[in-house]
Amino acid sequence: MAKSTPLPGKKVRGSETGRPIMALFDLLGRRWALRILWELRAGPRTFRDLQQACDGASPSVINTRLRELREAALVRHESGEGYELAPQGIELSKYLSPINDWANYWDNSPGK
Amino acid sequence: MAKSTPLPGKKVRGSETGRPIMALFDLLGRRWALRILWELRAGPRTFRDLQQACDGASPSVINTRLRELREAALVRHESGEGYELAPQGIELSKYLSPINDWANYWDNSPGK
DNA sequence: AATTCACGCTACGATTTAAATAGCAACGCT
DNA sequence: AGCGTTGCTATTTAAATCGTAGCGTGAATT
Repeated sequence: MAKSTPLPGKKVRGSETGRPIMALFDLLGRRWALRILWELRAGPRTFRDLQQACDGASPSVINTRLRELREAALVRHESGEGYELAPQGIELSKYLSPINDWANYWDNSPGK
Repeated sequence: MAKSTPLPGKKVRGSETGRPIMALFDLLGRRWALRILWELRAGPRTFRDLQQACDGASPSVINTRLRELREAALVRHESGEGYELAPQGIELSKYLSPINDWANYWDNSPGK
């Protein structure tokens, strides 16, 4: 049986409280999750297209992540359109853009 | 030898370009990474304290994540103080607070 | 001076997750 | 009927994480 998708209000790995932020961290702290949200910002993509955008990550992980993100109502699948951000995914993705800006600034400083 | 820490400008898993946001997603998309940043917002914590705050995650992962976060200049270790957010970690953590607010709103809607 | 204690870990076997690759069923188009 | 695209599943192999035990150091206590 597959691991359950972390959702707010549910007990998740590392949180008996089910605080929404813990569920979200659990969900987004899985491989390719953040990347998928990022790649879907610009609009719908087919499964294969998305997989390519994620640099060829294996279809099994992509599929698993998509299932979780769908259960979390962040992503949805419209036949003929492929995968796209659901309204809540769009909301969440808005918080990623400033982080992108910050990351570019970050680029100029770590001990590299 | 351990896996290398994703840093901007370096090629990372799933990104030949080394775009900073990809490095960041790679770094934060590892177990407990987001949580650690979150738990350190309030101030310094000892290793064991932090581990407890992360609901008893194994010391090996916590240590691995801390090493990566330190190499990424997001976290630092001050002897006598324990671990704390470095200036850049503080900057980044500012972007997490609004996400927390959003997550509480998210709580009221997914198909749960 | 010996003991205790907290701290920051490391070691290691067991389990879970992800990677890599192959391939299949359903659909639309010609 | 043949071909291409889509959205996957299956299988094997590799890597990441878990869970528990315990070590070395330094400061405080007895």
